[in-house]
Amino acid sequence: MISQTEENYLKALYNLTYLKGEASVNEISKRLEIKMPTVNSMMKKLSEKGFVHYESYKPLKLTEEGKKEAALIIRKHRLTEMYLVEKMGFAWDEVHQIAEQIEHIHSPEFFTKMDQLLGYPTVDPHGSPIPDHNGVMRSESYIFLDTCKTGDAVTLMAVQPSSKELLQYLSAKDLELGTTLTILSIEPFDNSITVNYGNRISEVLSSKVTATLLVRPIS
Amino acid sequence: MISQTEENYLKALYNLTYLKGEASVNEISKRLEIKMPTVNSMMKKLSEKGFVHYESYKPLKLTEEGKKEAALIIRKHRLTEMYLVEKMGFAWDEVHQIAEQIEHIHSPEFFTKMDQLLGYPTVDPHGSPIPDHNGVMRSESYIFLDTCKTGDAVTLMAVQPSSKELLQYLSAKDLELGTTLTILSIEPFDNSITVNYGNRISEVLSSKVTATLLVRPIS
DNA sequence: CTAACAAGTTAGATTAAACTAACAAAATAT
DNA sequence: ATATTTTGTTAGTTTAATCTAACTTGTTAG
Repeated sequence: MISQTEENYLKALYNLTYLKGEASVNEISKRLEIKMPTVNSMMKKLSEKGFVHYESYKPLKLTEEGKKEAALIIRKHRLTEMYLVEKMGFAWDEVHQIAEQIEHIHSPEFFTKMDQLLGYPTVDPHGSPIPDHNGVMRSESYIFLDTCKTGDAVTLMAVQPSSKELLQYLSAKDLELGTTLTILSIEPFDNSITVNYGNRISEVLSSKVTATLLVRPIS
Repeated sequence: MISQTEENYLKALYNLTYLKGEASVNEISKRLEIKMPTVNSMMKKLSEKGFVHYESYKPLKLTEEGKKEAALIIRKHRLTEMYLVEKMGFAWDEVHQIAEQIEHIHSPEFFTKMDQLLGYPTVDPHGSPIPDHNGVMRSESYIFLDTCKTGDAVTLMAVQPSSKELLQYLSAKDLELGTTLTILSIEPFDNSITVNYGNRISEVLSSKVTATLLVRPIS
């Protein structure tokens, strides 16, 4: 059996690793607001249980089983958000806290019913994909930034493939998962693009960079 | 803050005391399948928190605050059961386990919305009353057995007022909370009634007894 | 290249919620 | 009325999940 607490760690790790394939103890610690030693011992425990690849001083990765478990929790979360908005009339910004709790309910029938009543949705109210009942996340809704056109507004969802250098570059530019970018222009010569986001105006991103950035168009 | 575990103890105590105003450590222990010493220390804790009147070797009672807390949990449980049946298409016998979990969700808005979507129901799918948002249980749906007529089928819901002797009498007759009785006849002379229930055929109950038994007619 | 800083780890303490074993009080039955 | 059984309590242990303090490893800036 897998506790609610363990589920929260798996989910955090899934979301962090989705961006770059691995994550650190420190990142989980910050995200969950739990001190590093606690995270450290939980990672060892989840490693014992076969959900995490843990080696001292190395970055953390989810095992295939860990990915599936996490995706199934995220499935429950997103189905719930969708249900709350579509069937109960909540606003999209009111549903997260409730879904954080309902995602831990143990009842396959309950979520199957939700899924059915919703007509088997593939994305949640924020446009994020809902993993299927095997924990497989359709990633088709994400596209690479270099396939977008001038005027598009998109949200940065993932970086693939990623390298330390690339992530440092993105950090230096204040580009984080969830950042919304507006494409001002595309240079035909080298396919570099000029974008606005946050406080940054007219930042230029090379095609080497834009070819790694997975984004979701804002509907 | 009140933990999920504490909520379960309060609910158990509420349900047990609803029948007779007080309950024992042993009864809670059996109902929750938790050993007596654990129950004992939890009762002391809940007493510290002001939810339970605890005195060594004395029966347990809920304080007014404890009653309110418990009733509000039961409200969430019953609203949920109603919602699952009415809005999601579950059968009445599939909803208990799910409601046991959802009753612990912390989100007033969630339950307010349910209540609203259901049109402010006053009873759950099993006919049990739903306490209002102040934790007040309408008991109008329960009537005394001596006000019923021949042929009625009713469920025993509570005993009021109760005494040790009465409860022992009821136990000896296998009459428990939840027992369904069918009224065969009523003796005009002394108002004693003859009933069937469980394996018991033609048991006679005096008016002194029937005037204390709160029952719910089976719709 | 090394000093300083950041990140990761180990050890040990704390709290909540469970348990068993042993003892005390109350209820019951002979 | 006393012995037996049931119920309640106390004391001490366990496990999960957190923490702080102290130490180690790895990274980064002069």
